[in-house]
Amino acid sequence: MVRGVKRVALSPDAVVDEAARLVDEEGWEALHLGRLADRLGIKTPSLYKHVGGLPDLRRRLTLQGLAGFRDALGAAESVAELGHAYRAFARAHPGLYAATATAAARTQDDEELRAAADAAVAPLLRVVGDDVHAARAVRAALHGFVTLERAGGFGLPASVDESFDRLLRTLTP
Amino acid sequence: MVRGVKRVALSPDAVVDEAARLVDEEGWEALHLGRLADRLGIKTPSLYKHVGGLPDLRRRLTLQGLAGFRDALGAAESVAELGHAYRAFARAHPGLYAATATAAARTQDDEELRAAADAAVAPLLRVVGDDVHAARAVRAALHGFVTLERAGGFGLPASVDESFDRLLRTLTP
DNA sequence: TGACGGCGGCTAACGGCGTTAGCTAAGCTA
DNA sequence: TAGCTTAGCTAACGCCGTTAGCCGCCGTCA
Repeated sequence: MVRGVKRVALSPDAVVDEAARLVDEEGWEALHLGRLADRLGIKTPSLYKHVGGLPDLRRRLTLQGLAGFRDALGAAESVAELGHAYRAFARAHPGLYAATATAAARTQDDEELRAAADAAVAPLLRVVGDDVHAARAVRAALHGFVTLERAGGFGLPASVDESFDRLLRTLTP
Repeated sequence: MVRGVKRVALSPDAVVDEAARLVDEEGWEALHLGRLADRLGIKTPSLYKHVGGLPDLRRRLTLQGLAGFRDALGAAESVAELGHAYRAFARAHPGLYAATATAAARTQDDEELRAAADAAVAPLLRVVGDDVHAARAVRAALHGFVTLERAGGFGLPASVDESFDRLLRTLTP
């Protein structure tokens, strides 16, 4: 620690938290170890004292995103409420949201990830009365909407908020 | 041409076509120049005699995907027909489908891409009677569904085909 | 027919990335 | 105080995209 202010002791959680800020600010695909190390004031190889590498870091971000999602949706008592909470989370944490979207493929051989994903989906199943097909429809619609919104896919000048309200009304007949 | 069978003359189109097969078989993110060069029986730097590099190649794949999409959806005369055609295309060409999803962010400064994207969306606007909000809802639902399906996001054993039918019925009240 | 020119392949090399090995210094513990 | 653990560092490797520059094949044309 030759130069600069004495930093708060680094830890796996501190590294993951900074990575979460990074992906929320610059996007999921902007997660580079060099970039992250710079923000933490250390060199890239030093990251390996706290996390296992890029795949491990991505997995931790996915877990953090799923936990945030569960917390954000847990109180919803209707499809409309859940929809608004869903979109709000995706807009507040675009990087973590993108991280959660990569979870499904890995729940096969990762029990912790599977449990976190199940917990995140539970509120949705609850508000649709355990109707799997309805849950899939709502989830697909919400995921597609926030993904397209974030990607800039809604080019026309019509209000995106109104489009979202219309979508929610379509989903709750 | 020291070794092997005499190859058909390579061209930009031939390179892009092979790249399209590659991404459809192995995924959009599996597009590496070394991998593509191997499949074409050449070395990586030789690719630059036909395409401008990885960003150019991605752009060409996006254009090809949007054109395929327009062709696949052009004949649809109802939301249900369009939905089935949409899902069929995404399943037949997952790599090109993923390529089209990256288009929106680049339509700002790429007129050709913008035109291709507009043409691909036109059939959707037609079947919903030029209702922008309805078009966004349908597109979001379809995009979300095929994305989650491809990502393995539908873990429960219930029939995905039936879920899709339910979604289409929800979208066409 | 023979010289020429362009085209499409090649090797060599560079910078940026993730990753590993191994050194060192600070700080806690016995 | 002596020693061990810990968390930083530098050096080095392999992979990837990219650029420069060389060379041989092939069609064209005098």
